[in-house]
Amino acid sequence: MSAVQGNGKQVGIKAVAKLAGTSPATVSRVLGGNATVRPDLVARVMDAVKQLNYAPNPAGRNLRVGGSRTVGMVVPDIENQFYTSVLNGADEVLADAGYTLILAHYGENPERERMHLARLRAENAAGVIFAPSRKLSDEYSRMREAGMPLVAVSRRPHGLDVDQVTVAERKGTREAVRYLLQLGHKRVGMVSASLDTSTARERKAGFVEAFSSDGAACRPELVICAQFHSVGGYHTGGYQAMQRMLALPERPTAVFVGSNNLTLGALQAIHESGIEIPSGIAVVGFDDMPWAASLRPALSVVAQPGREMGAAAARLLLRRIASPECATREEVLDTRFVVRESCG
Amino acid sequence: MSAVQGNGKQVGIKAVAKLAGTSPATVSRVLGGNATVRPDLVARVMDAVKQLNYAPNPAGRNLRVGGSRTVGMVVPDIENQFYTSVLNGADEVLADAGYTLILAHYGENPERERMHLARLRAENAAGVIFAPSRKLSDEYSRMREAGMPLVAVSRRPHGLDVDQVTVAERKGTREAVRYLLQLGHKRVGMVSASLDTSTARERKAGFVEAFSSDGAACRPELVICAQFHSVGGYHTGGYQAMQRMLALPERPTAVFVGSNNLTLGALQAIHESGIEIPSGIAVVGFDDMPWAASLRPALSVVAQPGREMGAAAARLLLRRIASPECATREEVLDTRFVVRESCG
DNA sequence: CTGAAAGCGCTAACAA
DNA sequence: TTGTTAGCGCTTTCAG
Repeated sequence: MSAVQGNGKQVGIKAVAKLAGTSPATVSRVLGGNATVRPDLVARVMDAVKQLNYAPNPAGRNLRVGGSRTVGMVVPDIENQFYTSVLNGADEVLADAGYTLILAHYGENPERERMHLARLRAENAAGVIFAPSRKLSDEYSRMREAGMPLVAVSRRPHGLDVDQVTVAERKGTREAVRYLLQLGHKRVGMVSASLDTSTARERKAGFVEAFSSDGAACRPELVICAQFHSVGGYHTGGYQAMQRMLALPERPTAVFVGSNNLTLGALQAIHESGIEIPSGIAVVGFDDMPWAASLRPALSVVAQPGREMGAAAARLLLRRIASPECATREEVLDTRFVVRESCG
Repeated sequence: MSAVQGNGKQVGIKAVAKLAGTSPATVSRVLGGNATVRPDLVARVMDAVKQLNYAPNPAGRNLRVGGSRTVGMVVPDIENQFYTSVLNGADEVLADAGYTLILAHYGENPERERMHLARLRAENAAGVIFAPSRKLSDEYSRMREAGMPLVAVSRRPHGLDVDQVTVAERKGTREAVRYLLQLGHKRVGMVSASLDTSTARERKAGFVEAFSSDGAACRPELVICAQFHSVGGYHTGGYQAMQRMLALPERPTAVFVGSNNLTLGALQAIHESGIEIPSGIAVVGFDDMPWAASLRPALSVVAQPGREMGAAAARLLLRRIASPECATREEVLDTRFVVRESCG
């Protein structure tokens, strides 16, 4: 299939060597770049390479050196723009470093995640960047023990000592909720993702903390967790959770929606109820999706730097590939509170 | 790295064979599944596999059989939800068939696209699904000649005879624009992506055709092409194009936005102008993004079945991998016109 | 600085 | 049905 001449035979390193009048070893040295070869030989080899349009077959190399130049990117939901921008950020720095990204998309399905991990391990991936599913697969610790470079992104893997890049979500949501409180809201609620990810827990913690410094009390019944639905996914979850929130005897005058994939559903529920935003209910969301500014009223959000998170994760991974034994590091990026119209 | 025992040595097929008291060849046969092996031997092998937590190293296999079980997915923009759902659809069927997806995201940058293609060729990818950049790279024809299974998705690759899955965009936009015309609009405009992709051209053609059956004339000055901006990307492009549209001496009373990544920017321009939708200007967009229903007014769109397109592309690819010589096929899926509030 | 040769893990041809 | 053997393309000793 690859690097085929007219006659259909693979052009391999031997063909190049023959054309250049040298040995495969020398060709390898030239292409590897980290050995000293006589300049004229280098030139001859390069010529031959170009002439034959030769590209080394990674399978050969991988087999020989026992490692590959691919990194796995394990994401729960590829249709979520947040992960997509993380992916983009990581791809940029990894591609520049000569690595290929393998997409391991598991759709919040732990089975599938496990399958992907097993494959990445078998494939001898150079490393893995991952946002783990709700229940941490023990594949991860097995990979760690086997020495595979791992870096967690966004979701913190409970009990696993690996490099991570996260975001100061607790602080971010605390600030946003405080802002709501300072606006004079007495009853502010939260629509949360289910609390089995670190992100959801952190955001909830931030929500609770926001009240401590203030006179207002945090009422536990005002945080409602959305369920993931097999049909309709998170959208339906956000929708139903918000419906429940609005049906409360004394409904809140402000609500914090703790996950981007709950937001649209939650907003739909509000719209259908006929309650106005922000006069009837103020809303703050999480993640500055491209459409947030185009909603009416425009949505205030706690923004996460997705691209930067991906890039940081990639750099952390590269660092670990280079020096597998260094101490693990956690990088915590800041959120940004973007005030628009939806919180009044 | 992979499949490592406590002692740190790779567990390979030989180790399994030894533990099972048989030969590597038999292990291979058992795992391959397409050979007859004595049942008790099968059992012993399976036991050993499980015991050692063995997973075959694809590099060895790839080298031996001269092909891999990876397929490249070449997309212009991973942060565009349309491609993301295509990806998702393809991933589902490919993963089930035992293939790994390699992400080749080129960010509308032909250089990067070329780089990815070269790598996929070198890696001996089993096949490639692609939405090509505006100017078709000749890498594609080279790959085709080399016999690599290729299937184009969404964007039609000009002059390249490969399997494709596209959408009846011309018909779809024609119907949508006719709907606008039947509503009594006399001046309807179009904000189009630049005409160097087949998709943009088809949509424009559909736009023009819509007028033919009607008394109304299509005024060429009413279709405005957006530019891609290095900062702000398509968003800025859509914004500026719509600004120009609204600044026209006699501005249209309805507008068709021909690409999802232009929509948000275009809407922003309308909002800033203070013109009301749909009373001041009716709007129809392309692609039913998750947020379309949450805008106010809710956006009417011509919806493409992204997931299905990806799945269809994957099936076409699988078919070609199985029988490389069969005649190329084009699969054309239907769009669906989703009428919401933005067109009155 | 260069070439010959071995071998990475796997499968397919061949022999038993 | 099973085992033995060769070799995929590459890199890396090891001699020269």
